Amino acid sequence: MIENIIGCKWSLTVIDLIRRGIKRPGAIQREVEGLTTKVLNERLRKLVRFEIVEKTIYPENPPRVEYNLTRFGNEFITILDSIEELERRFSEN
Amino acid sequence: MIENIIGCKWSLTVIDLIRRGIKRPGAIQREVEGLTTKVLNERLRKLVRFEIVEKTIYPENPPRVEYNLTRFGNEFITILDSIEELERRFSEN
DNA sequence: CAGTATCCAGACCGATACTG
DNA sequence: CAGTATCGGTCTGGATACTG
Repeated sequence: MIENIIGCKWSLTVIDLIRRGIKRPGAIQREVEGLTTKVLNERLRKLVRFEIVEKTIYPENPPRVEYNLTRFGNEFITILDSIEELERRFSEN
Repeated sequence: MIENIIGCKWSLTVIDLIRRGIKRPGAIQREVEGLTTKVLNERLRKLVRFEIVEKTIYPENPPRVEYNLTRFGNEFITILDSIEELERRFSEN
């Protein structure tokens, strides 16, 4: 099941951006070359469904939305860190 | 890049079986309902390429082949363990 | 037993256009 | 700004048949 998160394009990138404080869809999209709104929203919905991020809607005009890591999401990124660490070690051969 | 491992179907299952001592293609396939030889071999090739497992060929008749975790592979499964742990925690809600 | 080749359905993703 | 709908191309995986 977690492959459903890790396995699809952009997921990890999105999680990483949110963790770094880039929380609004527009901002995220501006950061990621090639990420369309459709795919971004698919990812965000999935991340919400898996309780990795949570969505907050501020009823303003224009609408403002923020995504934040949940507690579970914070545990999740420790795995991402391990993965990055491993990749580093792998590329060093 | 490691998403290429984690992200595709059956990869984690195969790694897990090898780690548990089920090292021969035939045996692996018998364990996994729905895994075809084509896909199994694709996975194994990928795992070898990423140096997670290594292949040993015993020049016998009938041919015998074994796949074993490399040192890197052993580090890799610590991540799998974390993932499983997380999934457990996730399903408990 | 180990491994490859081919064919095909479905998933995934990007482009585009559009709504609130 | 946030989000949905639709259409198509590409890539992945499953079924099957086959070779050494």
